[in-house]
Amino acid sequence: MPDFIIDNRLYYNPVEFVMDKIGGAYKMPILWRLKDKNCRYSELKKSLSHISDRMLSKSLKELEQYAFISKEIFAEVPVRTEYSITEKGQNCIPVIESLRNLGLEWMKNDDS
Amino acid sequence: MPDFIIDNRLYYNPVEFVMDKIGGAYKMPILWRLKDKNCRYSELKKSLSHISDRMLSKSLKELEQYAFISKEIFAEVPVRTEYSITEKGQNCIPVIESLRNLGLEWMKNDDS
DNA sequence: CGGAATCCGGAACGATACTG
DNA sequence: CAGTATCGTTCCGGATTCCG
Repeated sequence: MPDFIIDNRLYYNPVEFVMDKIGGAYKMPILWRLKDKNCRYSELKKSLSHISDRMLSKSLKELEQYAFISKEIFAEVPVRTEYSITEKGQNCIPVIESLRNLGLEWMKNDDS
Repeated sequence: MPDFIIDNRLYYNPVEFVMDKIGGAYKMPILWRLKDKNCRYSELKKSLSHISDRMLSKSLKELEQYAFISKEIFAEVPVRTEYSITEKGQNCIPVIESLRNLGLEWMKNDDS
């Protein structure tokens, strides 16, 4: 298994690469929220009720940086911002769904 | 999206639960190595060339704790230990493969 | 409203040395 | 061979504050 250098960072395998991009506690849940509906910052914040502003802000920025989501600002008063999922983000949904199902299965069996 | 309390730990969604069990930089790669071949500690160590003993040992122990892998000790001289994947672990393989493919795709397009 | 910047503690992690 | 113990560092993530 070869190593990869992407964006000046070293990865040892493709899974690690994916994890770096959409891993962690929040990114996949955010993508999941956006999969069929654009959301405003405050909607996401409410939906992921436990998340801090710092982490939501940080996660959104990183997801946007790598084009998993995009952000549109409407010059209204007050300003409105909407986040939407991109095609690249949509490509992650099946995997996230599989992960979800796996988790639901484990939880059901309570053999954690 | 409800919360879950499992094993005295709070999870906010199924994905987070899965990530807690097989997330991180090493666990999925380890499962991937074991998917079609039992391995000894030193084989895994060599295969994941960069991993430290500490992390390999820790990851293996946690994977075993939650029954993703099992460990068999052969009372030979010198002692031989073999790790193998369980059915629960095998159930993760399709998801890991999807993650891998996703990563390979992203890497190919170099749009990281 | 929609964030960004700063500070801070604890958990995660790596390197090294050691052991049955 | 298959790990464990210890130490030092890094970094994740929470709380708080501030800004346009």
